[in-house]
Amino acid sequence: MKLYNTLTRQKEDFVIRNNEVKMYVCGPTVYNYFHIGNARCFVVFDMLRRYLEYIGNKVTFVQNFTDVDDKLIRAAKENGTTVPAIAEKFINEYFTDARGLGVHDATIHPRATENIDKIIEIVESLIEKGHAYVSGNDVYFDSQSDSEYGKLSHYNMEDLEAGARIDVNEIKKHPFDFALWKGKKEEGEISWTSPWGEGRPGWHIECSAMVNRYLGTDIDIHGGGVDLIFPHHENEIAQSECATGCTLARFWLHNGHINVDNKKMSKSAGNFFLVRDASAKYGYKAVRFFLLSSHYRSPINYNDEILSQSLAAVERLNNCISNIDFAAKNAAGELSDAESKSIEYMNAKKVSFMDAMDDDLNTADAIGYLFEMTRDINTTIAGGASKEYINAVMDIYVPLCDLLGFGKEEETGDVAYIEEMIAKRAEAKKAKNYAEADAIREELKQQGIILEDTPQGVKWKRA
RNA sequence: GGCGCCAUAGCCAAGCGGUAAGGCAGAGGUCUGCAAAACCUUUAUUCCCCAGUUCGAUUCUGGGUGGCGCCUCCA
Repeated sequence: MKLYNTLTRQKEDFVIRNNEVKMYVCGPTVYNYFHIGNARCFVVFDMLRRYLEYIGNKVTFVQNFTDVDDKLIRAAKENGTTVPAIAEKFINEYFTDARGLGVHDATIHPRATENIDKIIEIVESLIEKGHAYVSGNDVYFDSQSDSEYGKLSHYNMEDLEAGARIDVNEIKKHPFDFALWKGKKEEGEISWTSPWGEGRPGWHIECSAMVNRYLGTDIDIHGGGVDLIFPHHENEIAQSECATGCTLARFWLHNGHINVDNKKMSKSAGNFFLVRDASAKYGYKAVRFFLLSSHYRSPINYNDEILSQSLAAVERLNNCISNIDFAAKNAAGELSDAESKSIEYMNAKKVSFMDAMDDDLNTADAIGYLFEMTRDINTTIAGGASKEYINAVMDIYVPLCDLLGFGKEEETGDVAYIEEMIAKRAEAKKAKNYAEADAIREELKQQGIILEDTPQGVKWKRA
């Protein structure tokens, strides 16, 4: 498969070694619920991970929680609570929304605060090798000591200086030096003991420490949003590679932003929409569909209309799956000519689907093929289906829906009760008592159960 | 100022040298007690503009115009 590598600025062949993939994605700073923009990163890399597993690889996926930084400290202060308490709460909220979006838990979700020892170890090694220096109570990375600094963002020192938006700070030797360790500033502030006194890690170093501890060096994929390319990922590369002498990651993948009225959604700009709120209105699945309906590197505009379009689209997929389930219950007979043609068609579309995914994860194109299969299946099973055909659909189409996270959940409701009501309604219908039949249908609808009459009997599904 | 990205129907979105996928919305129809779902038909003589290359360009090149991102915490 081909993946766009930010390091080389081109699509490259992603060669998988021993059917194993190690990937690391920068996770959330847990001081708030996450918004749709944050969610794009989680969903996109979850999709990549699922795809890599689908094609037969063992994926070790690490996504961290940044559970100590300035924003957490501020939030704790404002709420009269502690940093660990804030972190704990929003880590739990993260899992509620992420799982709701169908994002599988990472293999490991390490926290920065659990890796202070590793952070200190790397900082010490950088100082020893002449890549970092102590200044006051802080430790800084010496950007001038790294001849490769800038290789990810393709920025060079001159360009950066011309930008003039640099942090002028007399305790740093060079404006592009960045903090590896920050000395404690005030009493009561969260801190750890280090060779440089009480303090806490800088932002960039935690990822270097966690990649190294949980995945080692020369990992396959490192991901995050485009805004992390500089300085965060650039700094990670500098620290890690200067400390270990090894490549940090072979492939650097970056997802595009979500815009609101053509402006980047961000907490600081205040134009953000929480996944919690959007999913309450349209459902998690609509949010996931929206996030995968265009290429992961393109910027996409967020608004209400597009989410309701996404909801309608993903429902079409889900309706097809319930049509399949219903046909499966009554499956009988031999494979028909139409069915065997349909299987042939599905197999061809699956090839196209896989080609699209292999081409730098073209989910928009892949989803198109899914809809083409959807129409074909709906047509084919309209009047019932054979067991063999149902098996083929279960084998080809349903796993592709699941792969992208658009499949249906297992039924957990009170099925006996629903079937009892359906039987009652059938009686009423038989007696042409349509008022009562409609009342029963309405009653179930209030409980989120939708009834549909078909020539093969009554079909029901969750709204 | 530096480094990049983007412009396809009412909306969303693929395609990237051979004559415009798919979804949503709209219109008409089939089926149905009604409804829902599904299916059928229909909705871009054309892909921001102007040149150029080519037998042929939405796709390549140059120039415009418009929009966005990073260079500062940020997914």
